[in-house]
Amino acid sequence: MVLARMEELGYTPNATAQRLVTGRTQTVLFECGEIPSVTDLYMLEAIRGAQRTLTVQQFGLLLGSPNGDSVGTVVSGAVDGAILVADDDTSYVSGDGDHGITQAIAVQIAERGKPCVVIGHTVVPDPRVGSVVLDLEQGAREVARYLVQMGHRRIGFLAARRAETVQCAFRDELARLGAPLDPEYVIVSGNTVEHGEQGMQALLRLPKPPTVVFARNDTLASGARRGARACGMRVPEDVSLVGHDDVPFAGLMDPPLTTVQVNASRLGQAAAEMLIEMLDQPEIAPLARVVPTSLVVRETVVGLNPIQE
Amino acid sequence: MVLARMEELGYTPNATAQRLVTGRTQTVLFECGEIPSVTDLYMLEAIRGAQRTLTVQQFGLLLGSPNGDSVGTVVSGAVDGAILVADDDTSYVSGDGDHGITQAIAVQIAERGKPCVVIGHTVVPDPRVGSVVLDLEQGAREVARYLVQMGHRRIGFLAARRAETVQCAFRDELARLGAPLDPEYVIVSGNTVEHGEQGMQALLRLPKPPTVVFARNDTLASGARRGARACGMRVPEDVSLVGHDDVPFAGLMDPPLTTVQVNASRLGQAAAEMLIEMLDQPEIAPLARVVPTSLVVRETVVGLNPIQE
DNA sequence: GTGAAAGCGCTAACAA
DNA sequence: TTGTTAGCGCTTTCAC
Repeated sequence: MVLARMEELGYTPNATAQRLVTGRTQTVLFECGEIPSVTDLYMLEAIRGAQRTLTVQQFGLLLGSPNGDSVGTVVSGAVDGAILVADDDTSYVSGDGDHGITQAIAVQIAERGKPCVVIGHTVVPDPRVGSVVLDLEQGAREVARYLVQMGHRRIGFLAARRAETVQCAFRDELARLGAPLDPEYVIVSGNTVEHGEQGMQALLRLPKPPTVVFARNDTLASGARRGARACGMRVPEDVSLVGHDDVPFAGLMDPPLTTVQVNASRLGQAAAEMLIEMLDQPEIAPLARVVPTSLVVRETVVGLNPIQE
Repeated sequence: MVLARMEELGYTPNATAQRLVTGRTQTVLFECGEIPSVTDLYMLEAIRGAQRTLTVQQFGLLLGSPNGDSVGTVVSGAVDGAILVADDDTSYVSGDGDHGITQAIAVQIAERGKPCVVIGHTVVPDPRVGSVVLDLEQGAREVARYLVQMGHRRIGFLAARRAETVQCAFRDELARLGAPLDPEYVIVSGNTVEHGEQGMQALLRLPKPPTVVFARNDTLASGARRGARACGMRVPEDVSLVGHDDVPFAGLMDPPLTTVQVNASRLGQAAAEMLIEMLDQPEIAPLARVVPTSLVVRETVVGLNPIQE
């Protein structure tokens, strides 16, 4: 009776008071540091992926601020847990110790007894923090196999600093296939269009330029294509090109870019699911989940006549 | 003395309890409905723009879910106020009544005495809700003047449903300049690359095809360029092209797309500033703010010899 | 500077 | 079904 009246009057319980007494905020922090360069927008998809799952489970998503205090936010109980996006993939090669600031933050949160999962390229060593790992090696190796199969032998690589996983796997697979990556064909630079442009030009000016270039991300690839054009070379007729990340504009490029797909939405979704499990069963250590990457063949790679050398 | 100890021990006050007693959550809801098609990613910039301002003012940003209950979230006191992104710009032409669901939600929130600002294309009639308005007319008129000045007279327009503001302003300015838009040159369709492709092809198959096509957004423009190519026409040599929105890939297209810039980040920033003002001074009705749009000339429009007809 | 007490708006447990 | 009570962890006020 009384409750019916409340509804009539448009009563809404106060969420803060509810939270205080239940000890649950039904909110999770999603922290992605600096959102990367504008073209690396797949972060948005990760957010949406997480959001979808969270919404179904009645959770809200608090977007972390680049300058914000993630640990404080979690420890203060403003949220029930956190999803952190690691900002690099150095860990594969650096081997020990420094796995970046994201992991450090994650561990701090875990130490305070709060659930936390990081989306990254390596499993976080601490068993208390959950890991959703993007298997970059898979896509990189697939690219290697594809290029060799298409007859390419002089293969260029446009690397980006702090992103060695792809390069290592690519190099490794190429070696396995008997077509080792020539160090001369590897250009390490930043992440911008301009870097891609210059990198490609440098490669093309070599006495024996590569027949295909694999760029660590689509932004670089986009610059590379421009660089090729500046050298009077067409893609893919004169030089083939492969990108990485499959950002929205990759398929819109002209011709559409062959690239490695990263299913960012699944990354976010998996992280959200894992976090909620951790919330429900705090005692049970979460199992790392890995999300695959795969090659999307479009139109920027041509087959090479094996005779050419 | 005692307080010093607390810090040493790593004490962090409970945010929920703080909120309960202060009546402030220091959090605002950012609701952008369905994030539009992947290429219309400027939403992310708007979020970041808002976020920057909010962070400085010590506010958190709760990201609204497409299926979430915005009104409930605000009314329950889970957040201090809301920023809503309107999902269309029909209101300009529809004139009365239905200004979309976003405005309806905004009014509901305002009625419950909570601050709320909507980012859109029209000022919300209700004085209690703040408005940040994107001045689409400005950019559209600038395009009209530019094209006429470049000697174009046969001008095509690729429209998108639920987005009449640009079209109306464009048409109006063209008429003012004595180069009225021929209805035959206006194609209304959806928002996808495919729509743009087909629209451009339809236009190009006309006995007297337009010499330039203005597409309502860059996705459409991207499709249009593809469509032109399919007809054996080059952009801009055979047909000029103008886009709208200046999404990240617009400048990366080949050749770089001339388009209308929408400073999404300022949209978000202005909204956040306004909301905070409303929070500080609830009694004073907020003044609508308008954010301009402007033409970015790149390389997809060529001047026409006035003799040509 | 420190201590004590009230109360923010709810939920949970128990009593009627 | 309904009423009562005791907190959740803090801030604020007032007293010491």
